[in-house]
Amino acid sequence: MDDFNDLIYFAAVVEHHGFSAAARATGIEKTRLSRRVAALEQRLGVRLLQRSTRSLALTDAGERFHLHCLAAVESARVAYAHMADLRREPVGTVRMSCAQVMAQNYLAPILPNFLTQYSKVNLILDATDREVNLIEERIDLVLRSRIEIENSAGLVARPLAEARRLLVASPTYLRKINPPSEPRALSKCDTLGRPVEMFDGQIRWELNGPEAETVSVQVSPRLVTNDLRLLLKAAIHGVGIALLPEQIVANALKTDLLAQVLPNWTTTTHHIYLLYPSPRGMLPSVRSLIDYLLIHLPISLQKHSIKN
Amino acid sequence: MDDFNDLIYFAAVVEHHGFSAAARATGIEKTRLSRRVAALEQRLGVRLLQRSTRSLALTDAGERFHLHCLAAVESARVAYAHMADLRREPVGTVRMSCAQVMAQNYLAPILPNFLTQYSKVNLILDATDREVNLIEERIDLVLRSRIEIENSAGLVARPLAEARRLLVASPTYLRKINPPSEPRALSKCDTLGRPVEMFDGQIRWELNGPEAETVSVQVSPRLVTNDLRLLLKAAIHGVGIALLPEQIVANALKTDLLAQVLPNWTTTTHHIYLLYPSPRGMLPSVRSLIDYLLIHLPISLQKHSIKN
DNA sequence: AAAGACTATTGCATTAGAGCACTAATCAGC
DNA sequence: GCTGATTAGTGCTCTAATGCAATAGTCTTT
Repeated sequence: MDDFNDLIYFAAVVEHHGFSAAARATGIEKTRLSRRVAALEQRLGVRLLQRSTRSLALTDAGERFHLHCLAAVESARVAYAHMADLRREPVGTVRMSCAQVMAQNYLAPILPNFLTQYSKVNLILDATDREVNLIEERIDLVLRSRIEIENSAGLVARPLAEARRLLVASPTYLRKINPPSEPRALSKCDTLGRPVEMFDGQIRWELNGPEAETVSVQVSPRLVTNDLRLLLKAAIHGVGIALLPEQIVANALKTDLLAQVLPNWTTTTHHIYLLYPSPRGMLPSVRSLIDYLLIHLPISLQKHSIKN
Repeated sequence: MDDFNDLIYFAAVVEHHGFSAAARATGIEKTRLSRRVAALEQRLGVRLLQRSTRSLALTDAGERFHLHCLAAVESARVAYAHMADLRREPVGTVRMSCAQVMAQNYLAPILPNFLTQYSKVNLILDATDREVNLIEERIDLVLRSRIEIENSAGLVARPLAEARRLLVASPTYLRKINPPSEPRALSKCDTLGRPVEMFDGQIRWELNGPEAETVSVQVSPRLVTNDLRLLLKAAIHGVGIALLPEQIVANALKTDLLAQVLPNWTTTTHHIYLLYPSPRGMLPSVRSLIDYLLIHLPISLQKHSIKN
């Protein structure tokens, strides 16, 4: 079952009642039509067209073959047309993945509007904290927050924003204990952490001092969760000291529900970025979501700081 | 909508989960698969497969495209399989054409048996006296009786038998008139002819004498018909002199219902032959009919002489 | 943890197919 | 009845796709 194009050529010749006519109509050289149909007949071992030097007509076999050809060619035509449709406007399903935290805090406020705006685009959002395999799990787009922007081969990383992380606690709690004046003092405080920070049952925080010195402290957390809202609430309730993204705590700091701890010490800032496979042949549906996120996510990060 | 083969390549890659696997399974070089699928994607402007150097997975678009591909490839496969079936054994419809005379006299006795023998072969027999166009009317096989075997380009002419034609009349009629002793005397006799012999309201008979001399006589016919049985009956009834094929009159001569006129003079013998388009790619169905006729028609011509 | 095995892809020489001009043969019209 | 136009098919040159060998990268196994 070799050359599939011959079916098209044959169908064209039949449709236009002759090689020359088909050549004129399709733009394919008639010599090619002639040769390919001849080759097809030889492969089949069946005469499809009965030809004299001037006229030609279908064989009985040719007629049957032509019927199947039409079906095949039509299927192919539909396949092409369908792809053209996908390329014309944003339609279809986009698969996206990000950490649960980000889905809840950053995407939730803006995604509904995207779906309203692009009514033909469906979205599958896999909110999971595990490392996803972009290719095997057929993910079109990943939103990530990491210290280093990963630059895998064939993947595009598009930075969206920086996420400074601040050590915070409730003023009440700070008044209760001796507020730490240098990193090592943290080990005596109650702390709140996230699973990704865990190492050997303890949380490790890297802090950069005012003179660029780096101190790594290990603290035993009283609460470990990947739910940032929960951490925020626990901190506000005075459970302990938490290391949280600037965007998350901004509101609480402003209203004095939280206060910064060791404000002169900073942690490595996280980069929030989009990760997606090569843009070559990217569909408008994916493109539209990326564009939408590039515009609205930075704004979302600033405005939608979490209320108490 | 260019290269149709790419659909096959793509379908193969999807089916076998990878370029290398598809290459092993189909025998197509993996480099070709890789390049053709890449070209297909570029033409579509859509990524079908998301690949890393080692693994690969379908895109959403790719999955949809694959569905259509399967339909197209399947149609093509069926088309090929169908032709293979036709080639395997005699099946399908064979179109044949011949003069009404021959259908009635020569084919009628033997065709039913052919249809019994080859139960999967259907036959369309166009019994017409007009000149058929083998190609335009999609005729697979023609049985003809002509003075000269035509040797058209691209057509095969297969001689079956000679048909001498004899001048005959009923003994009763011959007794009534002066039996002609030389061709020119025929113009005073009553004659029976066929439309093909007509020229300018008269019938022209070419007669070859015992010393190879040729005489062309024109006679005014009393009856003109292409129904040989009718001519035979008219001759037996004593309407006049007829020029009929040897096979047709053999029985009547034997039983003295007819007698030969001018027995020393002969007419140009007719050649009975099969005419069919080039045997290249000929189907078993047609082949079987030709073979059957080559065996049984000559016998039919001898045995089945028409009974009074 | 490192190496081996396997993946998709690319460079380059070669072959197979494409296109042009032309031929043989047929049909239409004067 | 012959000429002109049109048909399918063919020879030859050249382009473009193919196949081989090698590359870069990834996953698995020892």
